[in-house]
Amino acid sequence: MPLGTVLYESSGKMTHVYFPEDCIVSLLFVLENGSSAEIAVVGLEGMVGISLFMGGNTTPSRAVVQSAGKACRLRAAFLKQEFDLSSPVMHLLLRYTQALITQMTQTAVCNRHHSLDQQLCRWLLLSLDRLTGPHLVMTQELIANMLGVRREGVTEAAGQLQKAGLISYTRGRIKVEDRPGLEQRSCECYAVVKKEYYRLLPNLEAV
Amino acid sequence: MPLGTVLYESSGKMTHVYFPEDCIVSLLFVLENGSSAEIAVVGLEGMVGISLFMGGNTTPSRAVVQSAGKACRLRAAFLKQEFDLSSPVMHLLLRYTQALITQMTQTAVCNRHHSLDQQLCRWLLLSLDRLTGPHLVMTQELIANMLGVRREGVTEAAGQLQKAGLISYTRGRIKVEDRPGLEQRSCECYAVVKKEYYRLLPNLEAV
DNA sequence: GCTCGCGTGTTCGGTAGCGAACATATTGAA
DNA sequence: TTCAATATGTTCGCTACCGAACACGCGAGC
Repeated sequence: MPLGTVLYESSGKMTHVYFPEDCIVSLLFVLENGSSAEIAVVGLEGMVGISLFMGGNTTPSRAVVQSAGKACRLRAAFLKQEFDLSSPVMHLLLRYTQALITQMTQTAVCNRHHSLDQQLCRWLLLSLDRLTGPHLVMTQELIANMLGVRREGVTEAAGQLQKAGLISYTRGRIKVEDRPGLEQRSCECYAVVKKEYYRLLPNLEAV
Repeated sequence: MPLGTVLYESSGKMTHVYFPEDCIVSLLFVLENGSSAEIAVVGLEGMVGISLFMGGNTTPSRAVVQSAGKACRLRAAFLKQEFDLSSPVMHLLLRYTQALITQMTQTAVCNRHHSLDQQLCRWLLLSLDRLTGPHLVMTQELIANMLGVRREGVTEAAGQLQKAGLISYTRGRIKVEDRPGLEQRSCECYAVVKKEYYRLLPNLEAV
């Protein structure tokens, strides 16, 4: 396993899982603009390719050898038969877990590379998807806590969104006026996460 | 489930899992200094408390109701019996997965709140733990890619670490001179992740 | 030995977001 | 109605990091 080997490409086919012995593998997220961020490292303690037994078969991340060395590998099918013993409920739970992981990792990358404006759009959309109406009951202070930024930053970003006619809000109550506009203004992260949820949990289409 | 309800405290005891119906639950990471970041949201599509079936029983994150509404809840024991049907190998894999999730989420928070210096220390330590000697073969350019920052930033941060006598490096080869010093200079994220790995995978103590 | 490429050091202006402080507006309770 | 608590708006200087450009120097290859 020489340095720089790509074990999995983002969303690529996975045929084996890898158990590093004395090498290190990075799990990298690559954005559309080419910038990237490592979200985890795997060494002797772990395994590369968890999505194979989680049931998703692939992940939107890339696995790269960060430090050359040896690793054992195992055919995907072999591991899957272990997984097949589990109940259907387990399968579902694990697939959901993988979707959740995607959301977490995408958040990590988003934290690194995208502007507050974009992140606010992403956050609004993610919240909106989980609600029935266009209203969010949420103060800017709380949003700031969620996004891990200052309240003033949210005030400014929200002010711009309002000026652009995308949302309107009053004291802890936000109404989304132009959802497509928000989607356009948001970073890719929202779409990536949503797509992955649908891929892993097809029943959601009905919702 | 009124707004602001805390379903799980960080590392707290979990007695139930929750299936939101029309509410939204945030998974929040809180740092020592009080600043926080949301790493995922859960709504109708998902479940709060995956670590119960993943086998970890708890996570270092907090779950807060972000939008009031209803949710079903299920006793932890009930879900666990589903999980118990799986093989020991599965149990191990899932526990590892949970540790991995911790690493990912901690990375997300670190991206948000900590300085490049601290992150570089964290990264060096995480890599070091997975190697045998004190040497890393790695250019600053590559490290920058991993951390999602500019190469120049790494140059500067690494220069300071070298000036402080913590590391020394030459053209793609880094030697860690003072590991305790690095640990002290690093943010809490490294310790949190390491602790969680040991908690979930006690066999690692032997390594 | 020489040279070229790659890894590293350094500089510059620019900017996004921080921390703090304060002003205003709205709401709910006295 | 009045007032206090809460939510939002605005400003200031400041810092960390960005983007770009360029200089240096080691070292592997010819």
